[in-house]
Amino acid sequence: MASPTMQDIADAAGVAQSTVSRVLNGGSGPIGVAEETRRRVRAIADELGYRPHPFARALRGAPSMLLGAVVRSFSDPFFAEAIHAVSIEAKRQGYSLVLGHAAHGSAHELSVVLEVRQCDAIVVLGDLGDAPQLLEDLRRLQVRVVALWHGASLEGFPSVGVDNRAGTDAVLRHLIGLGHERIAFVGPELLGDVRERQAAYEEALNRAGIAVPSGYVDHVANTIAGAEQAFARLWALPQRPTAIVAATDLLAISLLHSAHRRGLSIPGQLSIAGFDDIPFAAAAVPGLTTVRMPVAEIVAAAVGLAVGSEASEVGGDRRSERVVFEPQLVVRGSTAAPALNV
Amino acid sequence: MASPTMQDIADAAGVAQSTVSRVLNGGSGPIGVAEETRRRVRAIADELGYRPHPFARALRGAPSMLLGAVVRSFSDPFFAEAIHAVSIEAKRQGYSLVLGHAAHGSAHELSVVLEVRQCDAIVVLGDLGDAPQLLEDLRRLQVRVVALWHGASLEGFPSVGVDNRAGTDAVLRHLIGLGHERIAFVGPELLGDVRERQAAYEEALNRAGIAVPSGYVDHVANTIAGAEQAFARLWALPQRPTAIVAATDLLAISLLHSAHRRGLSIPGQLSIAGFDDIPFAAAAVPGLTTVRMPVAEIVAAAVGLAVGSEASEVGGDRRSERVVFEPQLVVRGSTAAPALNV
DNA sequence: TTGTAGGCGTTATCAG
DNA sequence: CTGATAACGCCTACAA
Repeated sequence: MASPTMQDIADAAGVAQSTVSRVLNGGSGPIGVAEETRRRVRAIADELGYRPHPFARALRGAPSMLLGAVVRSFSDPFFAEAIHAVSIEAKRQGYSLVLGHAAHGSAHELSVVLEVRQCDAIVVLGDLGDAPQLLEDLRRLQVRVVALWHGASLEGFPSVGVDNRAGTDAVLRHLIGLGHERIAFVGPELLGDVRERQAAYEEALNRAGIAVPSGYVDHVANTIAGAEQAFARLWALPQRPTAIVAATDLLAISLLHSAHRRGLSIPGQLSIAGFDDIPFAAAAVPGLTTVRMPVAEIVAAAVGLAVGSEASEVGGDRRSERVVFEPQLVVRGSTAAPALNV
Repeated sequence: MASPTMQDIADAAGVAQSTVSRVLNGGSGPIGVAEETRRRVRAIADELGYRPHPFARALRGAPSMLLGAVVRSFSDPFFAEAIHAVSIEAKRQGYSLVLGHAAHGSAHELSVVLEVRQCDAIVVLGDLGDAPQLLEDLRRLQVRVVALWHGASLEGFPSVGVDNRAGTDAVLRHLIGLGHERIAFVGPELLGDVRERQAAYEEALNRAGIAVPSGYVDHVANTIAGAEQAFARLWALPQRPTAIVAATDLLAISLLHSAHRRGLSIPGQLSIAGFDDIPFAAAAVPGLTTVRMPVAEIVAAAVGLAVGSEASEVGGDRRSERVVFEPQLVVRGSTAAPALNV
């Protein structure tokens, strides 16, 4: 037999199916079932290897124990790591993870990306600002949606993220403290988190009384190829920067490669800093100065917010809730004082 | 109302619920439903935004349209990429992807890793040889299970993978052709795919009449730290290798970093080759010589095998089926003729 | 052409 | 303490 049902157990035990349900569901306390019956049913259930059928339960209104996660893609190792953390945390809470990818930008409908009906809650990783249709679908959903690393710009649902300003600010204080004045910024386009990082970059320079030459802020795809483009443009500038701040480690490491490919010495001729502290950041040569965040904690908070029972009926609109974690500057070998002869 | 049911539509249209079912399910041909009724029902369904309830369908025996995927972890960027491909392919076939992670090795039960009952089929990525309990569970499952990149060693279910021998052989012919004789091998432990790669390495050297000094085959964790360990050991050998073949690009790139950190010039003083062609392989400095495989095709084949209707009832045991794709050597800057003065 | 009825595996509400 | 019974949303004979 495929998978035994309660009815099978009931037949074998000579009781009614509803009794089986009571025994198997009724916790452990003596709740209106004879000890003798209870034992017999339990034994048979074990022997037959009974496992409740999730669909039948869900049909009755029980939670499906499915957590949806929508991510743009895994091209950024940071999100691969993040998904892994989500997977672990979901399992810890008894949920299975349903993965949807929102690559190809554009106006994909949510249904194309993820069969939502089955999920109790949904976590959105990264900025999906370029998929308005998807966000719209998400918004009219009755399930709980939590945004992760989506910047502050996303209205409509609670979000968990990192203090982008503080992180970027730490990087810039570090670089300015080293004596840099010609500091460029490279980031992906349009992403919420990145916007905040860029704003912090500009403010930090302002505060230090440093002007930002034209061409010093470059937007590219968050890919290796994007970084190469940006590097080429920056290096063609009349006044080359002495330091580059990248909005992601993927870009930062790729910039490092671009520099190496041109025979530059890092940090001798150019300082580079990133954001995320992906595993490769520490392994790069030289090690990448970057901003680390408590990924596991951030993910745990988001998943908790999504599936947690806590505030679910406390009433009150949680849609505007926003949890922000503090990041930490990690200084490695890719940043140093600028060369004197520039 | 949360989500309209067929009954809601039926009420609104003044017909029976079964009629609604017929209209909505009965394809588009005129199959025993009056055109007039059909239009009316369709209109109301659209207006109410009807979407079928997957659980109810699944309860009746319909496929759940859920594809399970079990992966050890995302620490290897190659598998992150692979999962992305699986996600795309699953969606293409109308399936949602349920992700399970099998990290922490050991004897995890499948139920801990993935709620299987809900899945129509399961794809296992990479070698899970160190999770015997999980494989055992998988084996007694009634759902179709397909192994991906699991080497040839896995008995019990069909598998899709790459010709590891051919790939490794190409690497070794390349290196030997360049004049290398002191070629070391670094790979993760115990993994099926890797075992084949190692065997091919040994055979290729044998064939060329080259002896493998003790210490030239090193097993480490498939991580950045593992590579550093291996490099340190290899570099402490009395006879240092002039080339290192890594079983994965993650290891290869990390070895490259380890070498750089020691001030070695690549490929001047040491050639390094990998396997997988992850995105960073092309971007590394120098670019990594490696083995590329048609990931999208491999994944499509596996997903097709898992959910495809094709041979599902053709009878015949597909458990031993094995699909193998041919990989391709990609020569980049990390390999060259060995230095003369070694 | 359409409506009625039964059942998929559970849970919950009744009676007994 | 336990056994019928009615949903949950959908599909499919079978009947009208």
